[in-house]
Parts: sequence; C-alpha cells; structure tokens
Amino acid sequence: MTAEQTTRQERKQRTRQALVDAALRLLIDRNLASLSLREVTKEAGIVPTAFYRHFASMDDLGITLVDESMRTLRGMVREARKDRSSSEDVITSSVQTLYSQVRANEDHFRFIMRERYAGTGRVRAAIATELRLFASELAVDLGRFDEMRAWSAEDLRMMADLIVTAMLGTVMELVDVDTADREADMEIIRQARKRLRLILIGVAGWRSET
Amino acid sequence: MTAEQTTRQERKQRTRQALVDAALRLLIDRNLASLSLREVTKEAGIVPTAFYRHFASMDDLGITLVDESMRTLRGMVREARKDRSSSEDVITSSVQTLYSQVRANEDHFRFIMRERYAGTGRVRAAIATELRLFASELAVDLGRFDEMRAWSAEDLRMMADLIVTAMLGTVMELVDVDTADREADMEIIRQARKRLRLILIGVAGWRSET
DNA sequence: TGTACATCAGTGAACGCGCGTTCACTGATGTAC
DNA sequence: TGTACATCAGTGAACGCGCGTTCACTGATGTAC
Repeated sequence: MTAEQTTRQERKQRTRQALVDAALRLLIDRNLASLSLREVTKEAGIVPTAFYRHFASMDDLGITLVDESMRTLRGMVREARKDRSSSEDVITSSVQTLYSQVRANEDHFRFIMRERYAGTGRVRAAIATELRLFASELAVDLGRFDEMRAWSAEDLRMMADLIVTAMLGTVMELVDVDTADREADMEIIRQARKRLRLILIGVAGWRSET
Repeated sequence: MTAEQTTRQERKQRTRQALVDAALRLLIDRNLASLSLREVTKEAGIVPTAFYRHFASMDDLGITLVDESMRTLRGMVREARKDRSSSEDVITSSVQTLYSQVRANEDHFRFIMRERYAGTGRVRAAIATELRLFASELAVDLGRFDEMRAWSAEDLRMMADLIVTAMLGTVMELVDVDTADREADMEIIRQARKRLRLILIGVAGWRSET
C-alpha cells in the first residue's frame, strides 16, 4: 500500500538469495553432489529453467556457497579478535566465540565441513584454499604473542594447523545432525577448552628441532 | 586345462568382491551418494539386475565398504603395536606404520575420510561408531604408559581423540587426490611427527582441573 | 506526464538420458538316487 | 558312473520417473523522447 518500489535488480538479487538459502536448507542432511538443480528451484519456488538466470550450473552455485560460508568464517575470526581483547582467558573467550558463531550460522559451517572432503573439483579446491589462507592468518596472529615471538614460520604454521583442526573437530560435533541433543553443547564446549589447553601446554614446552 | 574346480559359492563370492572393488575404484574422486547402482555393476562387468543377488541396496553395499575399510584400520593398529615394541621412538614408528598402511590401502582410507562427514544415514553412523570404538581402544592403550597411569578416563579419552584427529588429518593429506605429488610424502610425515610431538609435550605437562 | 519500444526475470512444453526395480528366462552347477 | 530334478547366479526386456538443458514465450519494469 505504501509506495515501496523494488527495482528489477533488487528482485533478481532476492531470487538469487532464495536459491542459495534453499540449497543450504536442502544440504542439512545431504551433500552437494546428490542435490539436483530441480530440487533447489522447487524449494526456492521458481521454475527449473529460471535457475540459469542466476547460475551457470550447480557447480557455480556451489562456489557461491563456499564464498558465502567462508565470509561467515572470517567474520568469526574478527569477532574473536574483539572478544579476546576484552577478556583475560584466551581459551575461554575463543571457544565461546566459536560456539555462538557456529550456532548463529549452522548451515554455513555444516556445508563447509561436509564438502571439505566430500566435495568434487572446484568446490573442494575452493574450500581447501580458503582454509589454508585461514590458517596462515592465524599463524601470523600467533606470532604476535610474546611466548611465540621467537618461533619459526614453520612451527607457527604447524601450531595454527593443529588449532584449526581441533576447532573444526569441535565445529563438526556442534553441527552434527544426528546429535540434536542441545544439552550436550556445554559438554562439547568443555572438551574443546580442554583440548585447546593441552595444545597450549605443548606450545609452552616446545623447542624446535630444526 | 588343469582340473581347477570352482564351486558356485566361490564364484558368487568373487563377483561380490568385484562389486566392492569396483565401487572403491569409482569412489576415488566421488562420494557414495553420487554413485549409481548401474555404474557399479557396469564397472564390475555384470548386468544391473544381478546386483541384487549380492546386496539389497547401494546403502547395503556402503555398509560393507565401511566394514571392510574398518578392518584395514584395525589391522593398522595391530601392526603399530608390533612395530612399537621393536623401536624405542614411539612417534617415529607409529607415523611410519600409519604411512605404509595408508599407502597399501589408499582406497579404504579415502573412503572412510570422505564418507565420515559426507555420508548419509547408516554409513555415516557406522563410521562414527567404529571411530569412537577405535579412540576408546587407543585410550586404554595410552593408560598403560607409565606417565599416564594416574590419568582419569576422561583425560585419556580426550588425549586419544586429539591423536586420532591429528592422525586422520595426516591420512587425508596422504590420500588427497589433488596432491598426487608423491615427493611431498616425506614432508607430510615430518609434519605429522612434529604435530604428535607437540601433543605429547602437552601430555607431559598436563594437570587435570577436575 | 504520456507514449512507444527495449530489456529481461520467470514460464511452460518438450527432448533424450540414465536411473532403480520388476519379472520371466537361461543354463551351468549341485544333489539325490 | 549315469540320470533326473532342483538350485540359483547372471541375463535382458521393460516400466515409470526425475534429471539437465533447449527453446519460444510472456508480461512487468526500465528507458528515451
């Protein structure tokens, strides 16, 4: 009734997002390779042929999903940096940030975890590249801590990989569809903290061989 | 020419194995959900309808693949126990065992890594159960070391999970199809050793909170 | 503001294809006598 | 050893279905004058 005008461009963008969201919804308990173009368009409420107005192929949509999900992941790190400066316990605040970010963007995290190894071709490669970049940034961050200022780049990188792997393990536990028991969340968080703590003790005692 | 008699039962078993092997071959760069019954039978050299003489469904074949692959994994641990007693360096011998076992059974390890998160329903559940069992056994093993005799069951379990996760990460690196550069193997092994060493330093310094 | 034309997101019919599954069958192997 | 019948792994035709993709279309929005 009010004069809200939506441009053709705006509505196209909205349909495109509807396709992305529909795909993420359908990917909750499936993987990309088993998802058909027709299913996605049906879920999004458009006709199959209209898909091509937005993506060249399902593979193309997959890349878009990687991009969008990775933006969420990077947003999490930004969030973690903020929280870290406001708290004294690095472990507790990092795990807490991880938890709230995962819960707020379950679909994105689940998609990345699932396609990381299962994905084919470009999608898998895109995730691998992004995660490598992600670990590199973390390594740089770690190098700023007093305890690790003297570490070699390689050791920092190993350390970052270990943390990323442990964190992704926690993400998987949180995002697992079969474990819908939300009361178990606190237990998962507790384990995540313990795991990080053990790694940090290892770090404190680390003397490189090389 | 020589009187080699093969029973009907033997030949049936052989065809069944041909189906399993065909599936593993096709799963090198795909996941189970995207594999069709007709593709498997074609690769195995039989007619599609004959599939049902051996498996009730593709899901059923999937469970068989999990069983067979997990037998390989358990075989690896048995091998590791043997090697360990003959060497003084636990880390070096364990990683060496892991390496040779992965290289000798690439298809099995790749299948497990891929379907661990990507798999649907029964297959995914079967892998999760087997890996949990696997970590439990490792926890018991760890409890026998002098340094960890006083550890709580929970701490031992966390420790085992951390090791399993790190090891599976190494397996994935080794088994990755995109990284066909076999000269990089030694580098992966070196990193795996470093990672384990850092974890063990953490263990040495560990004092439980609870 | 009004008109005439261009753009283009979404439609709907149609295509050929591979899919899982059914069914009646074949013919070699196994078994009973 | 020889015969008659039973078993059953593998065959091949047939089915209905959902798939990705093509194409000509519609009608609302955008643009030029």
